[in-house]
Amino acid sequence: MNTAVFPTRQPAEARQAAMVQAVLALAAQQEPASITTTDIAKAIGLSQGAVFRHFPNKQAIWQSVAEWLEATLLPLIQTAAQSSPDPLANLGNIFRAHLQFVQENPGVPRFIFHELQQPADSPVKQQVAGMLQRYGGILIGVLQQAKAQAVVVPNLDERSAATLFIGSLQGLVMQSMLAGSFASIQPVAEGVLVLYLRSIRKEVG
Amino acid sequence: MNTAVFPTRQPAEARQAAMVQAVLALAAQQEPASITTTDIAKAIGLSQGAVFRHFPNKQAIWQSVAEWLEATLLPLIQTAAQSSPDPLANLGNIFRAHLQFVQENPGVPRFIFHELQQPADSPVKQQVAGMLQRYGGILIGVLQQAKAQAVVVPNLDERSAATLFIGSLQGLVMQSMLAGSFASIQPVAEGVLVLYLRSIRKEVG
DNA sequence: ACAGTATGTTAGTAAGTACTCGCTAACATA
DNA sequence: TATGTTAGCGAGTACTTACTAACATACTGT
Repeated sequence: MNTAVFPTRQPAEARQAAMVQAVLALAAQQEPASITTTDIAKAIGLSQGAVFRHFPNKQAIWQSVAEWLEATLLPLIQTAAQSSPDPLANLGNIFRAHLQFVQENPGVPRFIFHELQQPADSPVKQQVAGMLQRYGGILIGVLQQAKAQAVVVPNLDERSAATLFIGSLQGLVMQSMLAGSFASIQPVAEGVLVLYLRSIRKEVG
Repeated sequence: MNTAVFPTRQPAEARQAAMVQAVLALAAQQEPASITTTDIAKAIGLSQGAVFRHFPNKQAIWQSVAEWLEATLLPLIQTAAQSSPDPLANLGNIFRAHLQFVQENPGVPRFIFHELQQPADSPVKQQVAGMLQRYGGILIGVLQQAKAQAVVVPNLDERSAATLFIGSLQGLVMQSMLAGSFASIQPVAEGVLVLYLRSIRKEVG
């Protein structure tokens, strides 16, 4: 995680970005709740005190992580959602894009769950909740498109379908947590996608 | 959570059980990682030091919670899995039984996720992982039964179907975390179940 | 050349953390 | 009644946490 061999002085922006990535890297290996400012400092090769040169407090770091997440994930999903004229194919593309993103950033699901667990409506939780809301909105949009093209059952409940979609991804994440790695779930993932599409698709003649 | 109005002396077993319930109750309101022995002591009306009269250390408390969970959830699922001769109906019954259990014990999903997040193979994580393994086994059994009765698609991948089943429940749990309560997701839950069954069911006529 | 500022270190603080210890009172039983 | 056990309290222990203050040094604009 060390961005430089020599501990050169770096601008605040670079340090902030490095810390955000460090948090995600650490979250891949341990509970987000147990990540300390000392851990973060060590990960980027700085003293613990220096952390507070670039963030006013710890919560601001988490806020930054949430912002990075929203700015990275949503465009990815949005692009996949419009990647073809076929809505069902687009759902598959979102599914695969999401899985790949999570595979490359294993700390992300833990971070999200960590925040949602918080009972208080902290700004960070609100940010994450808002992102998931928008994620669901994208899904519902694609599902409505599918309904308009009559490729799904005409009485489809989009909200339930969106919940099942996100749940199917979560089930895979959980599976990988049990297995300890993402490597072994690839075939299961494809199987789950097939089942999901079958659950909403209109039977063809 | 207080089992007695007057802080009477109670046998160790009763205190242990009370602490397990206290942990689950606290987990419904805060992150499991942030539950302290002081919190637990307060919840059952004891001094913090007294906690260690009944448990050798904190991990032993979590271990007890995991054991309670396994001993409570699995029989519930097992019963639902055999509740009728119709495998598909039984899947629905498992689904509803699980949801009701989670609704009555909102701390449970948080506890499970908290343990799975742990990278080290602590005894507690192994216990939880084992329970989920057995849960999946029960599901796969019902799915195989359904296949034998030819009420699902003949080439169904049971492992994917079990993953999607658990995922569908997780999606609902996540939805309720976003909403802040379980109350509002009842209709969505039924919709999700309908979709799930559609994903595996063989088309009739 | 040099003042000002941004970035860094080291060494603190107060508030928590799990866990222990000496002691006491309730209970069981010989 | 004497003796041993169990369950409790309250005040400690050593350690960790987020955050701060005092001081040092590289970079920048004039």
